[in-house]
Amino acid sequence: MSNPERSESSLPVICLMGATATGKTDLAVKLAEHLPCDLISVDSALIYRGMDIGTAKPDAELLARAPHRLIDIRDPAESYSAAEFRRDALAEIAAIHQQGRIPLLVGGTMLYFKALLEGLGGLPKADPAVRQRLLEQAESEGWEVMHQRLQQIDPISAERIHRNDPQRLQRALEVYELTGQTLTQLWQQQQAATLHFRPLQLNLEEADRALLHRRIEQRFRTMLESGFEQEVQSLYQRGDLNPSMPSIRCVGYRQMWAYLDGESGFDTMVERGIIATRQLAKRQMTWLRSWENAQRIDASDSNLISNTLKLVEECLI
RNA sequence: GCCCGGAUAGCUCAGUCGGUAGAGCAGAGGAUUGAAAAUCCUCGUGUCGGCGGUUCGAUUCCGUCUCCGGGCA
Repeated sequence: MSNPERSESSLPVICLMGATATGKTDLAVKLAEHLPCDLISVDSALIYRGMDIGTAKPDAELLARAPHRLIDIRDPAESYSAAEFRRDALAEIAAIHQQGRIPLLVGGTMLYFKALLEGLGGLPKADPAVRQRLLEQAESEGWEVMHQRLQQIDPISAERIHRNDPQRLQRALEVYELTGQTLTQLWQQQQAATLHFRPLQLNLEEADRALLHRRIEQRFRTMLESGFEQEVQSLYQRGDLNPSMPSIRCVGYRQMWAYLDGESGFDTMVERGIIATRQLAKRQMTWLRSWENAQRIDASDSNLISNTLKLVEECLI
């Protein structure tokens, strides 16, 4: 090959996607035992140090056997973003390729996968001061007014973003304040990302919803037995964290936090934690249902590992 | 055994001055561009506990039975 770019663009990357509690981690570790793979986590909750039990983070022993990149890269007081993930993941992918190995991305944060594979617009990063100001405006005038304001400056975005969606309204207004350009204008200038690798996308799917629900409940109860309450307790006692932070909004943590605050009883916390996990799984499945270029693999397949290995090996040739 | 409440959607309950009923939660489907385990949108027919009675018409009123609370024995 005389063209180095061409050979680089054919280097493979495996993307193992799936809803929570489908067994992604187990499968990824098994694949890594049989293939020259290094793992990269694609998970907005596993990034947090000290949030282990409630995020179902692989334990130390497993991590020693199968190291995951992009785990424990933030303190719970910090935030992260899809753009930062994209930057970090691209760097890790390049590093793994350079060692002649195959990156195996595994996780359930579908926006991160999308940002990685399709790119993001040339938008400014979040600005806490601007967000704070917008939030104060919204609190005094109401989000309805904020929506009307967006209607004035960017009718196309206002049409798309529902007036009850504070997070997206805030972002759209923030982008305009920071750049003087609307989301719509900036997206129009966006160019399709050029991938310097060849992604093999796998969707690990549990088709039996009732079974998945049972597994979610079981897993949450096991977390409680493993000291989940103490884990959140120690975050709670730090004193510098609060439920408006992305870390404390994570499934399970939010509900445990409310319990520690005395806002709900223990049984209610357990029930709400399980419900929140089910709802997370549902949203992840909504992403995956319409995900193009993903090959479905059946989480209940008794030959899951060997069948997936076979599939991966065929695609890597 | 007697008295008083209950019995309505998977759950908690509202309601119908008699014209077959609706909220919250759950659940399902969808959206998703620097917070994404986030944020948001859409979707509500169920022998109104059973059996009788009154009525043109009963989930609603009356009787009775069953079950669940609570009280008195």
